[in-house]
Amino acid sequence: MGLRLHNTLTRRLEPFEPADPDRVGIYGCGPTIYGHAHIGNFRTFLFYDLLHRYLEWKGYGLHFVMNFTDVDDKTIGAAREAELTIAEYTEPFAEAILAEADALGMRRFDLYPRATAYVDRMIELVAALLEKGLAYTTADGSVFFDISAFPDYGKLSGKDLDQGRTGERVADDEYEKDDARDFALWKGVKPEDEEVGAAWDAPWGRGRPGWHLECSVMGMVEVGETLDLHLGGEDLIFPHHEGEIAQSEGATGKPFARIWLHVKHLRVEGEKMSKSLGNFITVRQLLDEGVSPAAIRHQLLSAQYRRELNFSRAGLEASEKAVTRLLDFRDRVARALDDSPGEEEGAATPPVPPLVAAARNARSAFEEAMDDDLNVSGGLGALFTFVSRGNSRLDEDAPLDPREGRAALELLDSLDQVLGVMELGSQARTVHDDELEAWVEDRIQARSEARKDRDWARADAIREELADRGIVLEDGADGTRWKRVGAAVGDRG
RNA sequence: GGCGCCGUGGCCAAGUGGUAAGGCAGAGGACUGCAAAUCCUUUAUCCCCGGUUCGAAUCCGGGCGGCGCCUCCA
Repeated sequence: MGLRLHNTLTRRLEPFEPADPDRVGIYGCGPTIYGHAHIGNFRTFLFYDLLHRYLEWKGYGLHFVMNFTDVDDKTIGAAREAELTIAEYTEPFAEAILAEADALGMRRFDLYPRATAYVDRMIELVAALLEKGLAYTTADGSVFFDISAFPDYGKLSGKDLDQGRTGERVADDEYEKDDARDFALWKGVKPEDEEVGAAWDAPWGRGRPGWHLECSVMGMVEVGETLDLHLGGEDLIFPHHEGEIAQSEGATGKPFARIWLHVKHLRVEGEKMSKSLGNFITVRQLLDEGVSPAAIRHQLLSAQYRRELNFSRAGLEASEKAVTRLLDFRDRVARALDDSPGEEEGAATPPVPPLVAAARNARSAFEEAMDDDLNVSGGLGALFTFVSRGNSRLDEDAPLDPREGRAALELLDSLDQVLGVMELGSQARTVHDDELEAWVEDRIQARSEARKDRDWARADAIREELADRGIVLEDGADGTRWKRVGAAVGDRG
């Protein structure tokens, strides 16, 4: 069984069959960069990252593109207020988002195109649609897509356009168009557009591209006329992706994407995240508070992308603990492997040791879950089941067979190529501060002496002192070990 | 009004026909000077009512409850 994905277009699970497995073309709708990205954006982007990592893990070669939308109404409005051009205004946000993506352990995609760099190609596409009679111009220099000329319009979102309230909310749109449901390919210039450098010349008049047009063009130019996968948040199904289909397929006559994936919106503490509720949380805020990136990543990835996910402080704490359990286990295996006896030359090959078999099972259970529409909860379950088995095995008296230690580490590292939580967590654990490290070692030495003298009060005081600095001690048969624990969650003073 | 999703232990969450993975939290125990980590034990009428079936959390019907989208918010 290979990977199967839920295609919004057919509303069914479909086998993933890219045209060229060595170059799978993927386009994900990225953020509009008029402000800082919030954690909802990052649920979507982390899903892209999970997909990216999983497909690479499965051996596919990818060409993965995520755009930055750097021109739209809000961007123009914000740039005007800041008295900057849209280019000046947006670029810092693009950089901030990439920095946050890095902080959350996202691997870089192949390309992050900015819409404004593709205006020439957008004009070409509009010209083609006008040529084909799928679009019309208006007196103010705008161009609209004529949905009545494109029978497939509505196929992605499943809308019956002759019914319901579709179009109701835009009946008073300031642009004149034949049908309220027609959407803008090109918006005739307004004075405020010129102020911020958001206007370009086109054969039918000066103006700026419509939102849907941008993604159609970046997708087709950078990935191809038919994408293997097109990704986005669930809110984009209509009208954004419906519009992209109309424009792209209207122009090329080819399917724009084989499979459409849509990520469900995140909730925050049980509520919809919105500015009016005042519960907008940015990744930047969380990081500044000292919340561990691994906990954020774990929580945002912990539910399957089409399931409801509620982001909460309590959940962050649970995630922090879960990642800690993984890291502790990995460290424990690594130590046990160091201590395990070397291979005996010429020894008869014993049967498969228990942990080797468990690792094998875990790997296949993980892959089976992930193949089922990226069921990451099931995948994490497989990983943690292995951790329990491994800890039990390490508690046994029988020394660890080196093959077991290696199989366990290989498994952990392999699954983390996909999950990326241990790599983030272990970064946070690594102390880069020689001075601190020396101090900790010194304190541990002092405590050991106190313990030797059975001066428990002093020993405990030292342990407390270390705990205040985020250092946790573990006394073992072979001495005292220490580790740095993740930043406190929700502890804002 | 249209289209769609969801309802599993204290919290989060897999499982879509053969009597319930996993994480967090709680209780008891082992280990420890005490801890930490780890292990063991322990906590589920799977929203309700019908139906199909030898058998349903899983399929069908009807309720109840929560949620999303319906023109520019990932």
